[in-house]
Amino acid sequence: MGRTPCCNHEEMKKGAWTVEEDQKLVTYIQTHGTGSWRTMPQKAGLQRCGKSCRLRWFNYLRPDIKRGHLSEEEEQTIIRLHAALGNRWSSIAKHLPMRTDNEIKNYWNSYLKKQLDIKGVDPFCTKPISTISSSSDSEPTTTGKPKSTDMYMVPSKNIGRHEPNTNQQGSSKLESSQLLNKVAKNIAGPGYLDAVKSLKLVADNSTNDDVVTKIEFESKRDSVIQHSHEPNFSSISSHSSTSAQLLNKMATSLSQKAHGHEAARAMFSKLMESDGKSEASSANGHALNLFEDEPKITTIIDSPSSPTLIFNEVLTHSCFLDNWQCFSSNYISFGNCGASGDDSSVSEINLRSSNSFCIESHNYSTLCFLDENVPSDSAADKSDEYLNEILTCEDEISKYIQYL
DNA sequence: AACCTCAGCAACCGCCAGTAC
DNA sequence: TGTACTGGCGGTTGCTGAGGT
Repeated sequence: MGRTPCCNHEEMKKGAWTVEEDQKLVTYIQTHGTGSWRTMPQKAGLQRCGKSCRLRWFNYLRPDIKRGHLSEEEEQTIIRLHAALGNRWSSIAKHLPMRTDNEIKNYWNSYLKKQLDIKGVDPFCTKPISTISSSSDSEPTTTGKPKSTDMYMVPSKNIGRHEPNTNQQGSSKLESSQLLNKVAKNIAGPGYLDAVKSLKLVADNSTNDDVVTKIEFESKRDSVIQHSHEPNFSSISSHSSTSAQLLNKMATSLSQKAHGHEAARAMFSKLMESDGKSEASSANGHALNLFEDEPKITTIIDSPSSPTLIFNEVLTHSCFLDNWQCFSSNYISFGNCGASGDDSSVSEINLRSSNSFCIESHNYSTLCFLDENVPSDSAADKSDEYLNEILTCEDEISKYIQYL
């Protein structure tokens, strides 16, 4: 038995909606709410298909949509998201408040795609076409999982749906790099540099200079850097996590630690000392409020997860561990790092042995080694899967050894 | 003024996944 | 467990108006 049609299309009106029809629909929804689109047209006195009513409401009539010119910021967001998500317009629309998927889709098809084409930019990776290798090196494997050394070119994570309202945060004026530098002043400890070395290894494998976060070491002391062993995060892309996000994540991370409240107060106070007084008070106040309340942010890792995104998570969390050994001596599952949402992939960072951790997502996997001792099979997870991961990470291992 | 082209946009269509029964 | 229903999504169509010839 086939499916019964949602309505008798022959009796239904098609085409542009009249003002009268709009009014009927709005009046009905204001009274009865949405839902039951199948029966709604009859109840509302409309000769329309239920799907047509739903579409009209969501794309045009509902009050919480913004129409008209898209800002440059919105435009950039669309470009970045499209590079990561493809034609998943509804997912993209979730990151653009008050914009509909249909509007974004139309804008892309009628304008943005052409603009990128004119500029010679590949719309699927936001990188100039001329710089893209003609080989399929960066293509995922047939299993959908890229080679371990491959990095997808993905947008930064500040597009998360949980992005806080930065208007309420004085600290949002800080670039992520600035913020991290400030944080770096407040942490020190044995093993910290090793942690960053490992993270650098991940970052160095990235291939998209424009978008992917990178860290560069500076041997000489920078005016920003107070400790000789601390790295300079100056080259962290401004596209990476916003300061607001970082603050939220820091608070979330700290809340899970003993004496986290005290640590957070001390850290945020110190963090803001060097800033203007008014900004410091507002930022500090917000941070404390944020911290005393339930943490606002878990984490956003948009699909497809990327090393960049995970990298940021590791960096953020590692900053607040007493030292790197603390991280390496305990099994740490960054459950909160891997967001599971309607369109998020689940990523996980697990300590796989005493001297390595594994970053996993559905399309990416690599190992990072915390010291020069490449783990033996016995130290590794016993599963074949994990052993295979080791074998596919030879590049990372050799690079790391060379680095050391 | 008439015609043509094209961008912008609303709307339609078919498909799919989740859910209820 | 299978079927029907429902809402949602993405691809596509077709209308409209502005601008050019």
